[in-house]
Formats: sequence, structure tokens, C-alpha cells
Amino acid sequence: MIKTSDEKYLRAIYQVSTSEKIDKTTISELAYYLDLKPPTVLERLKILKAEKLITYTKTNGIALTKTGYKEALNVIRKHRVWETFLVKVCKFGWNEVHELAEQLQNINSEKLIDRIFTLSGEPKFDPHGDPIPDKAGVLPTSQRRPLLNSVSGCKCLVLGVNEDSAEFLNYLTELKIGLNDKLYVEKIFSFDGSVKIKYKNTYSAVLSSKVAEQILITCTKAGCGCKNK
Amino acid sequence: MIKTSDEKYLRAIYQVSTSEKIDKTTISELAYYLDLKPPTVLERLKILKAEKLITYTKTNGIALTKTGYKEALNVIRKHRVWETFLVKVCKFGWNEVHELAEQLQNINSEKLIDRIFTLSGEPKFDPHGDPIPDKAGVLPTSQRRPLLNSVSGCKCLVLGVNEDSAEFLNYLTELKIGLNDKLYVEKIFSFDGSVKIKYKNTYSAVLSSKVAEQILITCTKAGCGCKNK
DNA sequence: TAAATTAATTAGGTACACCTAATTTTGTGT
DNA sequence: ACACAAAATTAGGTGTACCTAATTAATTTA
Ligand SMILES: [Mn+2]
Ligand SMILES: [Mn+2]
Ligand SMILES: [Mn+2]
Ligand SMILES: [Mn+2]
Repeated sequence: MIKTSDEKYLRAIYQVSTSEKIDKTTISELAYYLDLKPPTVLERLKILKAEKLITYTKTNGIALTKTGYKEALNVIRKHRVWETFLVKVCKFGWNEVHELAEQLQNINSEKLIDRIFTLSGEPKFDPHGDPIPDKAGVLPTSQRRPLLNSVSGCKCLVLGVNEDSAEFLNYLTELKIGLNDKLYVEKIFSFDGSVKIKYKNTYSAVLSSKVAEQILITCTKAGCGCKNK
Repeated sequence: MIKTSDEKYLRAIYQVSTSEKIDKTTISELAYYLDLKPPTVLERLKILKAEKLITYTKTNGIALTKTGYKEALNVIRKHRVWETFLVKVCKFGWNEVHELAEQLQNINSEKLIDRIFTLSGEPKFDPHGDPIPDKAGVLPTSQRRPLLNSVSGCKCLVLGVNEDSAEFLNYLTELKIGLNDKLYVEKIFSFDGSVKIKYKNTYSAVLSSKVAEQILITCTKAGCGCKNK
């Protein structure tokens, strides 16, 4: 049986290893993500390895085994289903749910998750646009890419964010940018890569490249020539 | 700040000390209720005492202080609100929710409990008929007493049960006895105190005194002479 | 009231999830 | 190739929540 503590690590390993900017999943990356010290993480990894949930070699770093991946996706499912429930049913803001979902994700009842999932309208994506795996561990697909790689004149739809942090989401909320909003890319400043956008008729903003990198969009203008990925 | 572990003990102390059949709340009673050994409980009680959440003297046993009582009722509230949500909104059976609510009761978010409470229809009583304290810690009242103390000819309404255990609730469910059902007391066998009831037009059953003791009812027949309490 | 029983307490563990400091291994730049 | 920096590992803690076995105190019961 997989323990609460295992779940935390498996989710972290999944998140770190699917993150764009990290090539190899190392102990120090994991420790940073989990806000723990490397020896603590190493100790637990040895157990996960013994449980055959991960493999770990110096050359390839940390990777999930088939079983480990299955378990990781199950935790991801629980986390994202709870987040969706909190936003859709309980009317929380998308910036308020991540930490709470981290508590709720280790409640141990498949039946409960099923009911919460139904109550939330059987969602395919969570409030941050992240795909929710089905019970078999299959992720729905969507072609999303960072707003950063757009060209001026592009018309986009916001499909998600790369960051869950309340800090970042608060910022977007302040700018009145949310999931499924339409953005018009007015200009890209090649100097620093910042992006000027217009949206919701009256709003406009200049987003730093750091912010534009975190906003995931899909281009809705046919053949606009924006570089995908 | 009150910890998860404190909450568990405070709820237990409340439950044991309000239980009819236990006169003094002792370490061994608590240990039995919590399924722990006495030294473990004693150790924790020392901390709770230092935190001024309980008082403990050999003569009076364990008692909650004002603060401790406040906290205990808050956990009780969370537990019972979750149970109600699980039954009313998630369509669980009343026999399936206690253990799950024990996990959920330590989720730390007042806002979440408020939303769950609203979604459940702002209930005053949980699925077992137990009163849900309001946010100020005030319990709604209802005059309930064991079915055991009835007289033949009595007409009763089931308002609750003394036992949460799945085992007991399964038994009642099998007999088709549930909350708010009307029972007609046909006969009391003075030999062993068992109670013959008729209900739902077609059903009838003989309940042992042990069972009748756990079913809480209110008498709906005026002046039927049944001994209250 | 003395003996027997039961409850409370003390003493001294284990397992787990974390830590710091020290050492060893690995990777990089010149 | 060598020196330096970064990452991994080892060694040896801490605090918390539990345990058993032994002792002491309090209650019953004879
Ligand atoms: Mn999240
Ligand atoms: Mn999310
Ligand atoms: Mn309960
Ligand atoms: Mn209940």
C-alpha cells in the first residue's frame, strides 16, 4: 500500500521531471521543489527505490517506474480534482486552492474522489489548465505553449499557467487575466521579450518575458506564423 | 495554534466525557476510545495540560478547560459537517462516513468548512442525529432518549443513534431502520428488555435491549406515560 | 483492614521524518 | 590534467508519536 509520504514524493518527482526547464531529475532539484534538504530526500528515495516505485542512477537521475508512474498520476488526479472542486463547486479563487489541495490529495477514498469529480462536472482540466488524468492514468491532450513565443498580431486563448503559486496567480488576477480569456498580442519588444497585449475590450498590459513564459496559450488565428513551442 | 494531534485528543475527551455510560473521564477510558495504550495517552495529556486545554486531577479525572472545550467543539463541528456533506451531497450511506470524516476533520481551512456546510444545506444535525455546533460553539438542542425506556403503545420518531460504528449501522440498515423513521412500540419483553416494534407499514422486528439502548428517539404520542430518560 | 485487582505512572525503548556538519564523488573551466 | 565548485552521500543528531515491561498508587472485595 502506498503511504501519504510516498505520494508526496511521487507527485514531486512527476512534477519536476515533466517540468520544461529541468533536464535531469536530481536530488537537489527535488529537495528544492519539496523544500527539504538533500539528505532527507536521499533517505526517502532509497525507500522508494526498494519499493520499486522509482529507479535512480547517477547517470540518468531519478525516474518513475511503471508502478510509480501509475501512483504518481493517481495523486496528480486527486490533487487536480480537488482543485477543480474547490473552484467550481466551493467558489474558491484559482489562487487559493493549491495548498488546500495538497492537504486534501492524501485523503484516502477512491469513492470520495469519484463523487467530487462528478460534482465538479467531470472536468478534463483543472483551474490552472492542467490536464486531469482519468482513472486509468490517461491524460487528456491540449496543445499549449507559452505566450512568450508569440508574434505581434497573434490572437490567443489562455489555456493554463506554468505556476501554481498564489503570488503569480494574484498578479494575473489583478490584471484581470484568467483561464479561457482571449488575448490580442499587440507588440513584442525584442529588447527584453516583453509582450504588450490587449484583452477584454478595454484592458491592455505589458507583460515581462518572465510572466509571458508562465502563461500557456493556444493560437486561434489561422496561419499567423507564430513559432510553436 | 492547535495541532492535528491535539484535535484528535480533544474530540476524544469530549466524546468520552459526554458519553452517558462513563461517569469519570480517565486515562484508561480515553486510551480505549482512541485505541492507544495508557502511557501514550498520559504523555499527551501532560502536553494538553501544559497548553491549558485540559485539567487533570486524580479525583476529578480529565476535563476540558474553556479553551479546550471551544477547540473540541470546533473539531466536532468539522467532523459532523463533513459527515453530513458526505451523506447529503456525496450520497454516501450513513454507515460509510465516520472513518472518512475522521480524516477530513483535520483539514485546516475554515473557509472550506463554511462552504461544505452551505452545500449541505446548513444542517443542524449530522447523519447520525448528532447536533452540529455553530461557529460560536453552541449546540442545537433536541430531546432524545433511548428507545429502551419506552412503553408498549408508544409512537416514536428516530432522532439518532448512540453508536457510529459501521457494524451497528449496517445492522439497522439491514432492518431498514433509518433516521426520521417512525416506530410503533408493540411490546416490551420485561424478561430481557427487548422491544418489539412495527414500522413502515409492513416491517416488524424484535430489538435486543442492547440495540434499543443505542437508538435515540422522541415520543410523538401525547401523554403516553413513557419514562423519559 | 488486608489482599487482590485495577489504574496510573515511570523507564526505556522503536520508527519515522526531518535536520546539520563533514566527507566523498562528480563535473567544469583553464 | 588539475583545481575548484557543486552535488551526493555518510554520520550522527532532534522531536514526535507510538510501544512494552516494570513499578507504584488507588480501589475493591473478602
Ligand atoms: Mn496545484
Ligand atoms: Mn493546478
Ligand atoms: Mn462520526
Ligand atoms: Mn456522526
